[in-house]
Amino acid sequence: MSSEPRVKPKILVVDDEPDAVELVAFNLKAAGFEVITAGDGESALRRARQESPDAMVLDLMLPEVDGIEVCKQLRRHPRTAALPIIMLTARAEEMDRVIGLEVGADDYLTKPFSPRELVLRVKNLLKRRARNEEDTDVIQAGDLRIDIPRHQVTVGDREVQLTSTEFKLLTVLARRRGRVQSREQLLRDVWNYESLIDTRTVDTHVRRLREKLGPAARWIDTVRGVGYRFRESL
Amino acid sequence: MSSEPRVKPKILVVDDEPDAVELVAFNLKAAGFEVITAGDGESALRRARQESPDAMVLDLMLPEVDGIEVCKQLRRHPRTAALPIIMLTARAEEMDRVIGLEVGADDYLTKPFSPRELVLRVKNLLKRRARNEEDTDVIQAGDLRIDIPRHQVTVGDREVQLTSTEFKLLTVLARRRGRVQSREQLLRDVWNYESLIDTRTVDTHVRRLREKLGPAARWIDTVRGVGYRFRESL
DNA sequence: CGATCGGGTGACAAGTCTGTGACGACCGGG
DNA sequence: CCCGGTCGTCACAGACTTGTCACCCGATCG
Repeated sequence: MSSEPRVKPKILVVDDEPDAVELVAFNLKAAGFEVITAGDGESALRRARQESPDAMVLDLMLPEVDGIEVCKQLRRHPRTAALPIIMLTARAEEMDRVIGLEVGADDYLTKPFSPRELVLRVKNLLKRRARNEEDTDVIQAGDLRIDIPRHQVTVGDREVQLTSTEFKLLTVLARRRGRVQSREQLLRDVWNYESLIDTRTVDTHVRRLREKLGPAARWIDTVRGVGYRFRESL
Repeated sequence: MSSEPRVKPKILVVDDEPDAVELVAFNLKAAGFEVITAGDGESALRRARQESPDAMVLDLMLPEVDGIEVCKQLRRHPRTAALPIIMLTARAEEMDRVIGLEVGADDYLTKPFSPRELVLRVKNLLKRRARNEEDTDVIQAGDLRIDIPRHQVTVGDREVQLTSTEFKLLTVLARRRGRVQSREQLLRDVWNYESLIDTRTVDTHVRRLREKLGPAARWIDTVRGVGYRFRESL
């Protein structure tokens, strides 16, 4: 992805082992994040409240106030209730409760994990929260830009002329970004109920859409035997 | 884990041999469960309905109303339909039917069994229900991750390309995590009804699945003579 | 120890799915 | 009325999937 975000997302990394913190922090920084750290639960809570990070990587085992407690406390306050949290733990079995309602972490990783995977998870979590693509006016994917109120699509600085069906198909796909949508679903959403239409018609329109999108067509995946998907990233 | 659950889960133990009941009850109590008991099918049904236990350990051989009948009856009523049931039996061969849809037990143990294993199974069953794996969007097992709406499977940070049949097979296995599923049952769930298909076909698909999953294939167990199982843990 | 059974494996032919080009129907504007 | 553009359908080819089979091997059992 070429366009750097204006402001680096700030990630709070919490672990009582300095080496672990260092490893995680290094990789997140390399991926373009701003990183702040904490070594125990108390200071984690303090920093989370004062510096309002965009996401948090939280070790489960901490001296005194452990990760679960930190998580719960954060969830109680409105200001931090929605903070995306990724839990780190040594054993997968511990995590059953963590993910569920009881604690409310958003994701978890078991040690040892690949740094690349951690970075991926953090990115996904941020993307999901920040984008809130379901009801946004403008959807951006690389240099593809979909401006819904203007009914306008651009690839780079080139404007793409789409018919209204093509436009609607594209927006429906993009709004459920990442999720596969069956042809039947697309028919319902794009063609409103008129299910008398052949599902293969969807294919034809996808083809025309891809043709017009040119290089940006790569954002539309075919999932064989299932349907189509607008990619999360390239 | 340090934090004890607020309320002890209540387990109903059913066997016509008092010694067996005693043995099981003792071990479950030692593991922190509350235990209630029954010596025959009739009273088992009564207690299951009146005292709404969290799980049930049920001997297959009972005078008059046997374990299979108890199981079936419980499944018929909405209030007890989801009650996790572990069947006890003398011979493994009997269990093919018990596990399948016909009866609907969740797990089984063949006598003689180690008390420790029984306790493990009970815990797992409860965990599973708490986790609500039956209808979650994302199932995670170690570094294997199954994202159902995205129709996407990753091992660590590597994405695995599965065909739709393979994907469905994997999700069906993973959703009933820990429980053995017979080939017949898998055929029903993955191939919807079309039981005209050879059960050996399941083997082939499991093979292809394992091939693609690489190291994460360890999550899929073969249970000789019965079927396949998605491991609870490695 | 040999026989039997169940499951893993590689190959394969038939079937299924999708991309593609073409076509006729339709519509609104000249 | 003609025309350009859009739309739904179709037939076809190529790629991929999938169910089956024969074979082998290790486990199991007598």
